Amino acid sequence: MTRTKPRPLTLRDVSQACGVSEMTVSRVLRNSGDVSDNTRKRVLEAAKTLGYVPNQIAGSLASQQVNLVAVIIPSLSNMVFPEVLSGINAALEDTPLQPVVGVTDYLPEKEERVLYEMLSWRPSGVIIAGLEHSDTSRAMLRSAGIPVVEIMDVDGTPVDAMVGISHRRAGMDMAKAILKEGYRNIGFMGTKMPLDHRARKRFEGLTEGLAKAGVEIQERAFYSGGSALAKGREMTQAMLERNPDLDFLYYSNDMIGAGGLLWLLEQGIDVPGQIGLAGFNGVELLQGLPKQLATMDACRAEIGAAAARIILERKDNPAGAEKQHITLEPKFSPGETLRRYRR
Amino acid sequence: MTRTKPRPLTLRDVSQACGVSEMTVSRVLRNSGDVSDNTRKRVLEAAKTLGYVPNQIAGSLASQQVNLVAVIIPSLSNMVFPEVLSGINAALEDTPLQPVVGVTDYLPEKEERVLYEMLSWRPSGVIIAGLEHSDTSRAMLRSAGIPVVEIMDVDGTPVDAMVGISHRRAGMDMAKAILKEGYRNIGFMGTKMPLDHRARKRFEGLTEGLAKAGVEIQERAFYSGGSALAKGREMTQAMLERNPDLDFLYYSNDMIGAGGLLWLLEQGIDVPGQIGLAGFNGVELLQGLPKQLATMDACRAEIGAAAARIILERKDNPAGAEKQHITLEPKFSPGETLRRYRR
DNA sequence: CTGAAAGCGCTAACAG
DNA sequence: CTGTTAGCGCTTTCAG
Repeated sequence: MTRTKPRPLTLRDVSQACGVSEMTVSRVLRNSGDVSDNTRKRVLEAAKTLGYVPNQIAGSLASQQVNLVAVIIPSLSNMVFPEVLSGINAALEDTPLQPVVGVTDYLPEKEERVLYEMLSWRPSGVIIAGLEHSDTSRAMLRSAGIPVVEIMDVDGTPVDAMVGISHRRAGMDMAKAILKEGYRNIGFMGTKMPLDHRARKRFEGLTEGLAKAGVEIQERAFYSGGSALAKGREMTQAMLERNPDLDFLYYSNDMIGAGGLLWLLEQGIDVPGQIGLAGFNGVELLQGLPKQLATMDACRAEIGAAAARIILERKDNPAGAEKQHITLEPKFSPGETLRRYRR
Repeated sequence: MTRTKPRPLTLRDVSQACGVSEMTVSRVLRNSGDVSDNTRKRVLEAAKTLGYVPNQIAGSLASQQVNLVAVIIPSLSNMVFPEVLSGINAALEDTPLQPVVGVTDYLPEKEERVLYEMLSWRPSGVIIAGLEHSDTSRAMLRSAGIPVVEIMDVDGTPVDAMVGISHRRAGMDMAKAILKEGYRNIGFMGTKMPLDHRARKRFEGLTEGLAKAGVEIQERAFYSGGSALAKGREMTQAMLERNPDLDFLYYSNDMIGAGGLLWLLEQGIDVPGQIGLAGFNGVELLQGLPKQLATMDACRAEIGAAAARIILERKDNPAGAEKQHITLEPKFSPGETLRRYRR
């Protein structure tokens, strides 16, 4: 038995099945223009019984409109970015736009490749994490002629629009909160930072904030890969062995912070009396820890939603709409790991 | 100043810029066919200085080939599915294929919509989570004329190919392990299951495995939404208050298991002496818990990679390649929450 | 309200 | 090795 590759159905097939011109079928399927209820019904029925699925490739080429939004993020294994995605998804839910995700693994060259591939689909907009991009990437973004929203960070100059929080500011605010409670011997733990500009900025903000009060970070340690929770444990133990005088530990993300917290509690160390702790991100996870970790919410879903909205607005009104720069305020939660916190 | 919408560059622009026919430019850009080194160089340079980005929409329409793989998953907020995605991403890394993700929120109607939208891009294949789909969805999958891989589960009949583990079997194996260590009063906690067929199958497997030894689950509780870690705590506490005789708790995922574990340890309850625990999934997170939770690894990345490989193979050899059904073996880790575990 | 013609930007299939 | 000619399946545009 010879099986020919089953050519997918085309408009023409539907057209023939219901005796209506392709053009009219097309109009029905897109709800565009006026069509009599009668023909509409016939077309719809034919399409359904045949199981016709329109060909967006052809449609997009003809209409010069692609209802895709390129979303470019560094990673999927972090929970932070999936949450941003959810925000984007939610905002795009009842619109014709559809997100398409590319992952860069924090590598600028890969970002270039991914961006190039994405742009070759001629999307209606780009949402891309971070403000740091190679010259090539920036050139592509600029000359793409579509709205570009850089997200998650506002410490820098965007190509076009931008939505995020100031990580530098977040670091400084944390410094203030720490100092206010009388902590002075501060240790820092985080990811290897050349990879992660936002973590770096938080660190710089913290350093600067402390410096203003003449305080210096006493210990620091960086990791990459592995289970963040386990790393938090190990690094905390190692750091305290190296320097038992520390009275505060700032973690660049909640996961390692949680690991540290669990270890300290096991050791019977008084948190926040003897040692204070804080993380960053406000991950939902924290709600189940023995003690609520102090943290700062990075507004991930809101950022995604706001970015998506900008793309939508520009689509409706391509000319107007000045470059939008939206700075969100990370919400601080004192939790229970910061000595007698007051607003 | 009047700004005309900057028409993106076309092959023709490059062709004119370097005095070579469009066809040849196209060949250079796709590394297809023979082109003299000389012209190749000229073309490449022109393309680069102009900043030309090919138009895949047009290319795909002309070649009737779309290098996209539709990936349809229920959720992004679970870490399980991002891991599957990573596996797919990795396997597709150095191939022309690119994954495009759609999220269904565990809703069959949304699955239909997402599938329809995906298919309208005429992808080269579909990777879709689960074996349970509406008739409409199944019909679409069958008649799409492209390889379809249903993943994560093998307890059922796939439309085409399938890669996953047997969740029923996983539940039964867990039952065996539990019984072997002498636990008899067993409680179960998990997500509301109409939503999650795989969790349901694990539960059924567990029930069945216990039944064979004349043991019945004594308590069960289901949740939906919220922080899984916090839910694990609350539910564990509530369940033990309801029935203090329980000596084993099986959690349908590691996150709530971790919550339960933390709560039990805080209460000073002897784990696994007084109460044994097990979760499901083998999330990396577990490595940092005070005690390693017994669990079963669901092979998420491997499943993604294997599914992607099936699509790739079919692409090279569309005719041959029988429907592939791959059953992976979930790896059991006894951890430290199951009484004196032996192989 | 409906249809016919032209063409979106690229590539398959031939010819040189 | 390079160029020419026809479309891919749809939508835009313009006529009825």
